Amino acid sequence: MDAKRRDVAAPLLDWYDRNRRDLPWRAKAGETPDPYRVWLSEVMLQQTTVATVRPRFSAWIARWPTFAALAAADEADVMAAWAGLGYYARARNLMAAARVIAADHGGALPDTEAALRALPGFGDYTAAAVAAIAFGRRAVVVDANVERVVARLFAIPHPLPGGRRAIRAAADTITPDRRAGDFAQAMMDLGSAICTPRRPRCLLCPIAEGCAARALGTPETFPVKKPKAARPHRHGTIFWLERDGAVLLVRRPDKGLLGGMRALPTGPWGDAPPGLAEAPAAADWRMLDDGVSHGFTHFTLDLALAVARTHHAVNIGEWWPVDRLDEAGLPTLFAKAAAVVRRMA
DNA sequence: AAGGCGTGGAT
DNA sequence: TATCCAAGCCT
Repeated sequence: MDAKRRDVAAPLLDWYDRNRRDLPWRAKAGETPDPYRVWLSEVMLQQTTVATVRPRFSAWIARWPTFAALAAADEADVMAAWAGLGYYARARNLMAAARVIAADHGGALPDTEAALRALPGFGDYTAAAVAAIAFGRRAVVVDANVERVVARLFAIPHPLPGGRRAIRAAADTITPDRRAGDFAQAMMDLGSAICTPRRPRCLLCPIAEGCAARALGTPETFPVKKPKAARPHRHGTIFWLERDGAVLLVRRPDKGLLGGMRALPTGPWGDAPPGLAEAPAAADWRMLDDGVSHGFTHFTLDLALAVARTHHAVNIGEWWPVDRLDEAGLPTLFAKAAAVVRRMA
């Protein structure tokens, strides 16, 4: 028994009208959405929780309230403002898109899914979500919530990520022509509050009646996923070089891990035990007893801390006042390291 | 097309 | 403590 369009969209939208979350980027019922806010929220929310995004979104809007303000912003300020949110390519793409919008689109987002998809940082999901939520276009919006809800509704057996095609095709069959933006947000609210990964609250679900996985009695086993490889450990050294109350910071290369972000200098990362290779200057380095461990998506990094003082000039980076380090916009890994150094010094 | 790319909260 | 997971994108 398939979940047909009329069986899903109507009760889900009724449920949404009664239970929708009040979120800072979400237009209230009857209000016109602000495309800039919709776009910014969608980018911030990529692989990032609502609880994390909520305060960061409000601070961002207060600082850069429009497309024009963001397009004119200093890139280093934008990167620093993104510090701690992770996946820093999002901030670089945000800037790139803001400039394309200013230069080629008259300062406003294009209002079709295809045109949005061509902008930096717009993949299938974000193009569909912005087209539907900001512009009312019918679009098939598939994020991890929708994948889970749809995989359960239809009891789709294909494991992810290969099963995405089947899931998208099924999602297409239940997406309504009208209120596609509300439908997308309803699916996400449902996935967040009811159709949760571990223990779905099927008794509260407005579309449980047509759910094939519930009929099987095993909704929590969907979506099926391929097992993930174990995360390896890598080792390295962070260098804390201090001069006259300032610490040496560098800017990481634009591509790769923590790309474009301010950082403490580091040595090479690998299987080797930590050492002083690639220290930023010759100095009387001292290894601290405590280090920093930081988990990334695909590996765990265990870093030793080497500290030294100098009176000499250094031909890389910038000297940053230690008592204003929280303004430097350091990624969390380096903020952790700074906390350890200052605790042990 | 499979893997690189952050972080913090829940369990 | 370890693992999973999140409103994914890019190459």
